[in-house]
Amino acid sequence: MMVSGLSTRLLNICIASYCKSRLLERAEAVIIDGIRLGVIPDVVTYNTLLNAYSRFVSLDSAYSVVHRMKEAGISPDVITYNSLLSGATRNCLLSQSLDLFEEMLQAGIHPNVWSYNILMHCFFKLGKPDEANRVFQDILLRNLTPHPATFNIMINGLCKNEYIDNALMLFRNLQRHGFVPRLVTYNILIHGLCKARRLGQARKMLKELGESGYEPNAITYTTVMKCCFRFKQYDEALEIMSEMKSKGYTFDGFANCTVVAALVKTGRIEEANACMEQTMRNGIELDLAAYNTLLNMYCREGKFEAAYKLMDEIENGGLQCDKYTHTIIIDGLCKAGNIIGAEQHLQYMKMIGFRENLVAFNCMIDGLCKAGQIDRAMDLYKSMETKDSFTYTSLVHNLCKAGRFRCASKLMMKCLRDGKKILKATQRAVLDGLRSTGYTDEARKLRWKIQVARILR
DNA sequence: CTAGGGTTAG
Repeated sequence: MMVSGLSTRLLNICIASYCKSRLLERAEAVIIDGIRLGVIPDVVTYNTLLNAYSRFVSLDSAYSVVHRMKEAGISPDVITYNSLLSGATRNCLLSQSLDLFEEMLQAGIHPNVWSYNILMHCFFKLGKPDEANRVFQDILLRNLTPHPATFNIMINGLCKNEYIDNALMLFRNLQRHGFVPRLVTYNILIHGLCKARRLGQARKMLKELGESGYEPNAITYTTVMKCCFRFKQYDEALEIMSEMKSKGYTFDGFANCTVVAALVKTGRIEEANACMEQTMRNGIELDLAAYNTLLNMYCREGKFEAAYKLMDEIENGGLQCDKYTHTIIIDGLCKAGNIIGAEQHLQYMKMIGFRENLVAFNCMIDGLCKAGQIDRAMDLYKSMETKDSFTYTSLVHNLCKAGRFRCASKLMMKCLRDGKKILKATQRAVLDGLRSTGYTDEARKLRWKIQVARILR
């Protein structure tokens, strides 16, 4: 008996090692060999395997491990459920996460702090900070010892749901109670402050990070750099990039993406090219986001042959083009004046299952408008299930440019009813247009609606 | 096991 127990432990160490290196076939082979030699896999074996499948393969494959373990007569435990929960939450299958949590309770398994952590994260992702907060209070009430990550998840969730002030309040409160922030915590807050356009406070937080004895890492640098680009401080951003490199963070794909994308967006293609080449020379493996950045660069250069070739390369390399990929192509074709090509790609995109790609539809609408086909743009608009302020702004602005102010006005009222913001410049274009063409009553009515919408917001 | 990157209107 002793021998068998020991062998299972050895088996688990072996499985863990293979799983860590993503060698799942090897792990499976070891299990089969073990069973042949009389070594019985236990709950730890299956949990290790399940976790690896969930992270590296798919959630479905993780579920099939659960099935296998049940067949082997082993009951799932809290760790099994936590792995599934985190997999579902990571893949944004949030209602599934909630079901799993319920199922765990039904099965009589007591959730631990990690279960609650993941549940909180799930509620934040669902845009339900109140529910997340309830879970947080639950952890404290049940006298479960919160993990430092519990606090970070709270702070991050509050930031992402635009409760930056509450996040800061929680942060300060926790500090008074002896919570020692980690680098992650500072990065979360700096990101939140940057996103809320509160640069002064972001700078202070960066200083505090240093005073706490931490060195900024690649994530800190990327966050601050993106913020500089957003506020058009290009030189400062590039300086941060070189500082980051001088600190030894030379091989960071995220940072390179940020820089290249910003350079492309501002038309500095030469520099973007150089940066991209440097990235590849450094041996950074391109992932889908990096490929999309490169693709956008090709489109802006008008190199559509290269762009199509790159799409094939992506798929041949085992990655799947996503909604970003298709949007970039459609927008690129529109901006290059190839409306027919863009429409073809839009059809293709719909055919392969991207029916809800709002941004791609917006690009097509804008492209059609700019090519003088506003009525076709309106048809496309009518066929869309969801619209946002980009949709309305494009249409309204281009209707004004075509002198169709009353149509623009009607659409803008719809936009306001829909609760979407519209750019000041576009509002003015409609109002001025109505007045100059003699529709002063209509203009007055629209102005009133704009004011009401502003109050109700 | 929580933090950073890639797409659109003016």
